Amino acid sequence: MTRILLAEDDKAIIEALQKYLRSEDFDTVTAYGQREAEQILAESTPQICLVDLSLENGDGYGVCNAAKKRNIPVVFLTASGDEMSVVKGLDMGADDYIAKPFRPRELISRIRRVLRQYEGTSKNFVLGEHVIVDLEKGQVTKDGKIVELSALEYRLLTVFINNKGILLSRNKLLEDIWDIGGDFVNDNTLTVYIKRLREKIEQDPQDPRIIKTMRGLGYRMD
Amino acid sequence: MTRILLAEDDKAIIEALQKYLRSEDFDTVTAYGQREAEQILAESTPQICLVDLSLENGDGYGVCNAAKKRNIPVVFLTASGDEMSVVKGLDMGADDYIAKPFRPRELISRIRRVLRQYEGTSKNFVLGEHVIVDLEKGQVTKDGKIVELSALEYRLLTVFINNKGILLSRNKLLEDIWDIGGDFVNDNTLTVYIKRLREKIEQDPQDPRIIKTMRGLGYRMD
DNA sequence: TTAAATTTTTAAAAACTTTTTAAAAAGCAT
DNA sequence: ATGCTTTTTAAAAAGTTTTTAAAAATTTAA
Repeated sequence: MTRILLAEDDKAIIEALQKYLRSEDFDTVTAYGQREAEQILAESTPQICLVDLSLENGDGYGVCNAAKKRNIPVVFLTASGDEMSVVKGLDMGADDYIAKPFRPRELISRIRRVLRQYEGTSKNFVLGEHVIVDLEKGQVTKDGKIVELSALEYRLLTVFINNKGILLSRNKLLEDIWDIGGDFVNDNTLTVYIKRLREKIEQDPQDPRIIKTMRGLGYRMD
Repeated sequence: MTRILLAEDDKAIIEALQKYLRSEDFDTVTAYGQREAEQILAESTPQICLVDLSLENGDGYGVCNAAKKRNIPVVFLTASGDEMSVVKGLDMGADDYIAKPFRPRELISRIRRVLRQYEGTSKNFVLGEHVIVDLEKGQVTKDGKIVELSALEYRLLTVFINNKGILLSRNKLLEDIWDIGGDFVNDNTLTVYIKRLREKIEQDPQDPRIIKTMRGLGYRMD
């Protein structure tokens, strides 16, 4: 599910927006202040930010900067007629803006357009709606929360990501991850790691949607 | 039978198209919204998509992206005169477009042309109109639905695919699949697997069209 | 047309793979 | 060195697949 950071100090607007965005199948995280917003950017990997200019303890420009550093697109929410701040926002690299009061449909379509522009731009991989893997940061989040993976768990995950949709035999995986010229580790090690990884990234590890078992053939990430 | 994904939010158009495409021996799967369309792409392996720009919960560009990632060709349906979206669509890798209202004959000929271009491009094998084998994914679909094959069933199928049109004696098959230097399994094992495979992939297992029995000689895939 | 040969079908036992749990070994930072 | 985490191994449990055997059906040839 696409996660949107909503940085806005007006509670009424937040609530209205949240409700509408949810109905359109977006997930929202909210922040009233700049510090809060930047913290969320650092930890929760939203795919796009909607940023009001006026925020508690700071303003939207700071948030915009923080987002652009992470290659996360920004749409400004501005008071209508406020030409100056629009210009400044776009200069800072904001991707779009929309003047309040805005029509929900228009907002959604702008969000979608911007998301499309960014598709493929980042090194973030989205797995099955809930998990985001940021290869640059080496960080994995599930529903916006950081998932701690060990080095091997992460390695295994990246091998799958680099072979998305492709059947990988157990041997291929063992070679890719443990290859030390011929003598492998116990074949079961792989199995245990598959289990651990699923435990951490699958919504329901009993019914894995991200890493599928192809009995007798291997595993495949979808 | 060639399966076409029809992503279009106008019910009247869908119905008309569906009827016409069927009369031309295409199989259709339909989606009104972007999400629906992308799900179908993921699960149902259509050979080509006809995509309208305006879709529920999203638009045609997203669908186009998803299709291109899977090496599935896309033909856009656009309002006539809408130059901009045509350009954008083709930029995104769409293979062709046709402006509404379109003449059925023209649409069909464009579909056929695009399909011809893609012939041989993918690693998918189409067996007897209904079954698609994706060797990369290790996945087999029948009428768009995933067929679960065991490892040996899959192995047997791939041996036939790699020897399409060639007579394979029972012994050759046993060697290829069960070869463990000389001592084979019970000769009947093969027979049982032929039956299982037919049960899963043939339209009518009693009258097999994909794997033919050449009595006294062996089997042959056509 | 009937017997013989071959293939198909069914069902159940045997074998195997994957999953799960748990604990030992190795590695790392303080 | 000590305490912590990660990696590896082992072995039982669960779930499927593979194999076998034998009966039924079909085809071929005398």
